[in-house]
Amino acid sequence: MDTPLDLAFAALADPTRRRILMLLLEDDMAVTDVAEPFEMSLAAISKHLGILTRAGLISQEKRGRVKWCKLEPEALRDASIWMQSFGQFEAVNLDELERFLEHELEPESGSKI
Amino acid sequence: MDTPLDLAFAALADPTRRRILMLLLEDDMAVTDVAEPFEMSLAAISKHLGILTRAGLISQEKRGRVKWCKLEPEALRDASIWMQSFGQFEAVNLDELERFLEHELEPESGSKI
DNA sequence: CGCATATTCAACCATTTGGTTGACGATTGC
DNA sequence: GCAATCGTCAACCAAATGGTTGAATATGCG
Repeated sequence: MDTPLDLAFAALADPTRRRILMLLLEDDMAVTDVAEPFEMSLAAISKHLGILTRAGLISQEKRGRVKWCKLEPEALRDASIWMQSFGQFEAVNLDELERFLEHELEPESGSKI
Repeated sequence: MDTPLDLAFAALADPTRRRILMLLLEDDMAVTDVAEPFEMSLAAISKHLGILTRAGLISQEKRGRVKWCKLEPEALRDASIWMQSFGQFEAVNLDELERFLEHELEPESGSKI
């Protein structure tokens, strides 16, 4: 049986899923819209969303025929705490964070993200 | 090709590897000693250590016939920053952290850790 | 009603993962 | 020198992962 920590880290290990989370940072989205920027089938994205949902990182709510995906950042709590247990990370430097995220959001060089 | 972030999160996704990191929090250790608390072969642990090493989470240095394993917490930096990008985590509450780690270190209930 | 849209399901496939065992190469100590 | 110790390698295996396609299930719209 997988613990929440297992599920969260495993979910975060895939670059496609991290990109999905970045998209959802902006706004809630329908599955089809989440899939649009990716070069893979809708079914594949649907699976990724399932994995993110089981990990608790997002929630999905069906309204009418569209299923809305919503970021659930609280699920990162335990994972974040676990990582902080390795201590010596000073409080996040916001400039550094900004640079990091810009790099992370760069337009597809390879499938780097 | 896997990014550092891919490697770090994937490495953290396995409970055995997280337990290994917890062990190394205490002190540097030889491979055999790392393996001792686990119910799996030395070869399996050796592979896990290889994965942690490629992820940069530990380093290994051979001195004589023993190979010492050392935690490299800096490698968690990017992963930590990435997670912080989801924002609203207040600074870590130390009491909460302590409770969390105690739970995490609990003597093997299942293979929960 | 009947068609288009939104999403998942099921079957399939190739690759990776996490484990095993047994043989092997280095190093140490008697 | 020789035996024991430390660790990895290689081959193998079962199960999980990440993708595909095509059919199926809602739901909305004219």
